[in-house]
Amino acid sequence: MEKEEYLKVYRHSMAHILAKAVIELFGKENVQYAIGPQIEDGCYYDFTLPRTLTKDDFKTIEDKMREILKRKENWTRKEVTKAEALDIFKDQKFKTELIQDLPENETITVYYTGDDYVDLCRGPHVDNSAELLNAAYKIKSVSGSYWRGDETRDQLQRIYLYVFPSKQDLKDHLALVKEAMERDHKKLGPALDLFMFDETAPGMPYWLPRGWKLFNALLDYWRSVHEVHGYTEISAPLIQKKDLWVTSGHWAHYMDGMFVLPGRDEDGNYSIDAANTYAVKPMNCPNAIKYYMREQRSYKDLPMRINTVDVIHRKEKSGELNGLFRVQMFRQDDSHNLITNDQIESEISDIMEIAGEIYGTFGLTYKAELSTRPDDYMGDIEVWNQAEADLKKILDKKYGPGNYEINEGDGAFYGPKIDLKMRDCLGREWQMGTIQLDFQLPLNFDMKYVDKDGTFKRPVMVHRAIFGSMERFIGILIENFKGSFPFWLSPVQVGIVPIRTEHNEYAKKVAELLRKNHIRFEVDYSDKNMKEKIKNCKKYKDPYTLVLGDKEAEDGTVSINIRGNKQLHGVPLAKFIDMCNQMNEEHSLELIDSLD
RNA sequence: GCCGAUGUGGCUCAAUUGGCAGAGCAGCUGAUUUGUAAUCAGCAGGUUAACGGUUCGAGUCCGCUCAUCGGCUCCA
Repeated sequence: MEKEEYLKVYRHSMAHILAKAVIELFGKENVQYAIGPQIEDGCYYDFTLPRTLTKDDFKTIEDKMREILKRKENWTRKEVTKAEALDIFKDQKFKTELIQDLPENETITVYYTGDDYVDLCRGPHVDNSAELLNAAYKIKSVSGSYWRGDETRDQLQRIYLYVFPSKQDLKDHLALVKEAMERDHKKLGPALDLFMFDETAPGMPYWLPRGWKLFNALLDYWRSVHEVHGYTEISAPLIQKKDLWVTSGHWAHYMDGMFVLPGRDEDGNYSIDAANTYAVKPMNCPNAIKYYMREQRSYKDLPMRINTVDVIHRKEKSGELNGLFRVQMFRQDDSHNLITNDQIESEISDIMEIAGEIYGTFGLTYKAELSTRPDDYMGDIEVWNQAEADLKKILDKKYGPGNYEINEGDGAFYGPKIDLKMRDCLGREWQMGTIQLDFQLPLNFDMKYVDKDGTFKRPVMVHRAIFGSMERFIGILIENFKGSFPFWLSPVQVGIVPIRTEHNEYAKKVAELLRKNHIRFEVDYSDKNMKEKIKNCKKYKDPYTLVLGDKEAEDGTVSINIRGNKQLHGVPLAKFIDMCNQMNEEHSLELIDSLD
């Protein structure tokens, strides 16, 4: 068996041991056990229990599992009919529901661990618990979950378990998790003075001077790439009257996600039914549409690519906010591209190319997912089919057939989409880019263009974002680089430390030169001792710290402390400027750390 | 919204069974003028997240609200 496959069996089997332990501790009649799959670092199992589990229970459960493993019980697989299965699990409501949903004639397999624990399961599993004796496991956490992921159904207690083949593997993994925590953008961001939150504006980040420099560096780069690909950019109102949201369909479908500013009715009372009710925009699309419709458009104008990076607000349910990853105020690097039906393939290809170029600059790996037509789709099925075929063709070509995920029926009602995702430091997956075809909004707003034959045609709209949300993307970057950003992205690229105040004059000369070359710097002219000043630059993870004293002033050179402790001495000023300019131009990932 | 946890100066953490809110770092002031990650001294900084309750007395116990974190659901 492949090692990877075996690990799955191993982990899945441990989920059964976990369930067996919980059942023995609480008594079979007091436990409803739901499902327990293996996951990336172990497994989990969902239960309803007579009481809430606490951290104090972890050891008891772990010990019970050890005890069960030591019994070296046989695992037996048994094929049963649906009726037999229903009988075996007659007191287990979740299992019963699962069995009832199976087709009538399906062969059902159950697994016994010893003769007192049985689980509904396809397997495969180990043959005897003895095989699991070396398993290194540890309860990670307990949390709430919903039966079948449905928030209207039973809330269960989920026990997450780390499972590894050896103690060392578990130890390594725990070390990795600890390492990952140190990358947490929620800790690093405020520590590096990039952003902050205040409880008067939950989920709405303040960008601090350093963070805003990074933000703008990122946006400048993004703009420069898009200029090459024929994009224009607009900025538009942040709040607009209810009428607009009624037309766009947001009032009916997205009301809960919007911050609404109620107008006043005839009696002077605030009411969201009043005509002068406004809503803060959760998306930029209506603005792009208004701009498109400002003039009569021709097929010659298409594709029309309209960038917007305005602030948008989306109201989230409490408990869903998460640092910069999930906020209520953010900016999408949004574009709305208006195209003809037969431009779908070429336009999406071009967008994928932009995405590849931009992600490549950061050395990020990502995963593409295609979401196809849902049951409640709107529009012409022919157009849908063609669009989905086009998207598949592009993805096949770019990643190879089968190298991307397809989420059947997961598309929006207005069109299919491609999502681009990556993982954060704790392995959680986040969506970054999205490319969505939209056949619906052009209809709602009656958008048109004049075709070659002089007749009016309806354009297709592509909503797309590469970073997704600037905020989320920066969160990902902070974790990816652990706060040590590439030179071109660093808030302060060069920290300058004059050794004594008498060297401030030379420092000013150096600073002036950096300023002329648009290199971001900070000079510490204070009379603190140089060690303290250097410490400060290190704290901020500045890529380069220049130390300037008698020697440098005399020779017209700089001494460079390169992030990561390397030093270069006697570097001519002009040479240093060249190094900086080169990294800014090339958007290099690595710092230049030698003079060849 | 749901399950669970957390909340003490800017940061990291103390505060015995309920009994005077404290330290280090950062900050400010002064001295020191230093060649590569902590010079010395002094000062200032807290309605213990908010509100309410129990008590002679609450950071500590109870209730409620808010915020944050780990999940679920939802999402960029």
